[in-house]
Amino acid sequence: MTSENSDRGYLKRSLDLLWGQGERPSRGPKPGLTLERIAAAGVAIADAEGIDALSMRRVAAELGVGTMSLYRYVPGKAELLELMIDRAYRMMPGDDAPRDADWRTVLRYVAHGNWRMYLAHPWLLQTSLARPVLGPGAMAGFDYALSGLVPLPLTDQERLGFIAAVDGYVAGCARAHVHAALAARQTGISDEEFWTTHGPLLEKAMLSGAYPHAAALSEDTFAVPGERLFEFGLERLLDGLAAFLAAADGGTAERLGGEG
Amino acid sequence: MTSENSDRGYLKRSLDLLWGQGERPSRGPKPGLTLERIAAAGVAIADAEGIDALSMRRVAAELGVGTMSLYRYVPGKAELLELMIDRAYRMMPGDDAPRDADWRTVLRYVAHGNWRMYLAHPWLLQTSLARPVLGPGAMAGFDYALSGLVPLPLTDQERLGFIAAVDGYVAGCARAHVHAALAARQTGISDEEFWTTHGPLLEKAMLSGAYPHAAALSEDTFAVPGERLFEFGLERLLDGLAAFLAAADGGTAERLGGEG
DNA sequence: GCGTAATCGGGTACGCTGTACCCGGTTTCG
DNA sequence: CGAAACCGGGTACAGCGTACCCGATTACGC
Repeated sequence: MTSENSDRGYLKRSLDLLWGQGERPSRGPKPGLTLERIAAAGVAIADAEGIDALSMRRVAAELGVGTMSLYRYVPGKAELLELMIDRAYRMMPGDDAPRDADWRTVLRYVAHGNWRMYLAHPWLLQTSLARPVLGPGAMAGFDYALSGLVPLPLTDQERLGFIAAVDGYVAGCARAHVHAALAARQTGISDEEFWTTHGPLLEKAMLSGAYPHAAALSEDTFAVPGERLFEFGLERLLDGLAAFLAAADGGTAERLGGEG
Repeated sequence: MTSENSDRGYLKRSLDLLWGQGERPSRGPKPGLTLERIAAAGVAIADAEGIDALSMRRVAAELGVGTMSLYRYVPGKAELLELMIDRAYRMMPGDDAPRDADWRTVLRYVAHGNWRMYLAHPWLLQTSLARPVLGPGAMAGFDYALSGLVPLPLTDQERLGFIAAVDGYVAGCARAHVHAALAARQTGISDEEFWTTHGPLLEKAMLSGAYPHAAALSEDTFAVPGERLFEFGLERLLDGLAAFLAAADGGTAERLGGEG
C-alpha cells in the first residue's frame, strides 16, 4: 500500500476516474478493459478472499490480462481502491429506500443500509484512504440522507451534523462488529471457542482487582449480539437528534452555524 | 500485513504477550530487549512516519538490532501491532480523568479522551485487526467508562450498550476526521487548495441535477471544523442516552437484557 | 494508400516486504 | 564439565507495487 503519494496530480486523476472524465483518444487500438470491469473484479476478490488478497497481479489474473495492463486504466492501486469503494457505495440508497418519508425513517434507513453495506464489504473499514472518497456513489447516498432533512427547520450545517453523526456512529459500530466477525473467519476460532480457551486468562486478570467494575459484570453481559447493540445505540442517537429538533423549534437549542 | 493467520495458537500467544504471561526461562543468555521497548519503537515510527513505514526491518533498525531478533520476542507483525495498540490505549483514562463524577461527565471524558487518542495515533484507525484487542490498556479504559455507569438503574447489557454507542460514535467520527487530516499531509495539498482545484469538477456534478439536495446546500456548509461536528453529535448522543435513562426510570423504556 | 503519431498490451526488473530456516555464541543446570 | 536451552541474527524465498521499455495495433494527415 503506497500511501506516501506526493504526486500533486494524484487527486485530480483519481477524481477524474471516479467521475468518468476521461474521453477516449481518437488514435490507437480500442481498450480491451473498462474501469467498471476492473473495479468489479477488485470488489469480487476483496469480498471473497479479504483485502489482503487484493493485488494488482491477482486482479489482472482474474481478468485474464497482464498485470501491467491495469496501469493503462488506473494510475495505481490506491486509485483502484477508490473506484472499488465508490462502487460499493452505490448500493446506497437501495431500491427499497423510502421516499418522501419523515427524517427519522430516512436516517434509520441510511443507518441500516450502511450497516448492511459494511457487513457485505468488510474491507471498506479496513482501507486506509488518503481522503474520503467523493465519487458518484458516495454523493448519491449523501444526497438521499439530505433529502430527509430538507423540510426540517435546521441550518445546513446542522443537517450535515445530523448525517455525520449517524454515519460516524454506523461506521464505528460496524468496524467493531466486522473486526470480530473477521477474526472468527480468519483464525478459524469461533466466539465460543475463544471464550472457553481464553476466558480463564482474562478471568485471572479480572480477579486481580485492577478492573473492579468489569469484574462485577454479570456473565451474560457480552452475550448481546452486535446487531442488537447497534440498534440500541442508533435509537438513542436518533432520540437525541429528535430532542435537538424539539429544542431548536422551541428556541432553546445551541445552534450550529448561521441561518439555513 | 498477514491477516490470513490460520494458526490456532496465534490468539493465545498474542494474549499471553499482552498480559505478560511469559516467564523467563532459566537457561540461556538474558534477553537484550523487552516487549516494552519494541512496542514503543513501533509506536514512535507509526506516529512519526505513518503506519506504512512500519516494518520489522524498520523497527529493528530503530532499536539497533538485527531484523530477525525481533522474532525472539514477538511471533509476527500482527502481534507487534496488537502490543502497539494496547500501549496506545493506555493513555485512557488519563491523569485528568474525573473520578466519582456523574455518568455524563464520565462518558464525555471517555469520548474526548478517545478522540484525542485517535488524533495522536491515527494509525489506530488504519489497522485491520483480526480481533479487537483485549489487553490491559483496553480493559482499563473500559473499566473506567463502566465506573461512571455503575450507580445508574440499568442492566449490565444496557451499560455495555451505552459504552459501545459512545465508543462506536467516537471511532467512526475520528476515522473520517483522521482520514481527511492524513490526506492533507500525505498529498501535500491543503483543504483549501483541494477545493479550489477540484471544486469546479464537483460543481459540474452538482449542476447535473443528480444531487438536488446537495446542490442546494449553502456554501459554508462544509466549513464547520471536524471537531465541532464531533462535539455536536456527541451531545446529541448523550442527550439520547439521558432520555433512555429517564424512560427507564419511568418504566416506559424498551429494556436491553434481564435484570442488572 | 501510406507514413506516422498515438495508444494498447504486457514482459522484465528493482526495491521493498514478512518470515522460515539455520548456525554460532552464551548462559545455566545436572 | 558436558549438555541442554536460549539469544542474536544472517541468508534466502515468495510475493508485492510499479518504473521502464518494446512490439503490435489503430486512425489521422497528406
